[in-house]
Amino acid sequence: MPEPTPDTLMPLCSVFRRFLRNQGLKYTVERADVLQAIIDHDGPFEAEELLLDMRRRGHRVSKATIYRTLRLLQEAGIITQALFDSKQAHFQLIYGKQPRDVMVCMRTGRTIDFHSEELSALRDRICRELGWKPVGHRFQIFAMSPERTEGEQEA
Amino acid sequence: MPEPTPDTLMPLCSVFRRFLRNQGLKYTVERADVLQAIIDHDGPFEAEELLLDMRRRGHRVSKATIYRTLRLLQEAGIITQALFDSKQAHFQLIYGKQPRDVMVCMRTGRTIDFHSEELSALRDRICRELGWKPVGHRFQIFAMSPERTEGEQEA
DNA sequence: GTGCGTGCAAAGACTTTGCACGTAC
DNA sequence: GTACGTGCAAAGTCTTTGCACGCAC
Repeated sequence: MPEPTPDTLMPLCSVFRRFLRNQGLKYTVERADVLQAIIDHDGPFEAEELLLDMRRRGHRVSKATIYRTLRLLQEAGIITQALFDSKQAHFQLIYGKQPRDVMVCMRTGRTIDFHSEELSALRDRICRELGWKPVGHRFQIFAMSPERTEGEQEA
Repeated sequence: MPEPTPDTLMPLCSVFRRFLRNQGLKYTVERADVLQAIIDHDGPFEAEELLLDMRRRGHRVSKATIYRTLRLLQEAGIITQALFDSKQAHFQLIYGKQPRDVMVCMRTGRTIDFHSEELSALRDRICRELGWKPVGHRFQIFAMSPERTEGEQEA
């Protein structure tokens, strides 16, 4: 019963391996390497970054395999798309993680990460009311950072 | 002073035209047509859809112009990317709209839209604490819909 | 009249796919 | 030993860009 609380968390590789077995798929060196690279990479990443990280430590994988593995990891609920922009895919570990919420400035692009327990509580309550079981969430606030709040008043 | 409250809302075309003028850009028929198509299109859309909508009503625009106009409309704060997936860009009107929040089932992909005043209040409070001026937000809940909640307990 | 805008087609960026060989089970 | 996995390169999608002509200001 996967209730990803920090205490009862099983190692990610076990989670992934079990997922693969259930699907009749194989746990290969390449797939293990990709997962390890993700674990070691702190925060959101893109396919290309992962490839470079892996190359750096001498793990040779093709980009095709990375993309294929990323899809599997998503299906396994281990990573999720971060969806910063639609230009390219960004992913991040979610299994067993508290959601990271983000506030982004619409003028400068500056971002601030935060975590709100209150938000998680709200999420859980909304789910409960509808009979759904919460798994995670993404909250992005669009705002204007303090410096200057005009920018539209010059002719 | 654009404070998009439902009452004092000025027509979108005026907002856009003013934005363009401030940037030293021109308000062309094509740009007006794209904006109108967005207004008439209910909910999120992609560039291609917009093109078809416009063709259907006899407005001929090139895809390049649509993309270029969508970027301007984003900069003007009239639309925003919906970020459903990273495969392609989805946009939606935001100017003067209440944010739409969404709950998505991680197994079936089924989604439920909702709107939470409480969430908006939380957003405003977080912004206030940091001295930022809220413009909008996006909240996505990932959950499992009721039907069956196992699916991972075999093996 | 000038500079910005448009359409077209080509280029670009990211991702997926077909195929032959390799490997986990 | 079999079916799935991998790398490579080609193909696919969506988006951006260069250029010559046209239009808003």
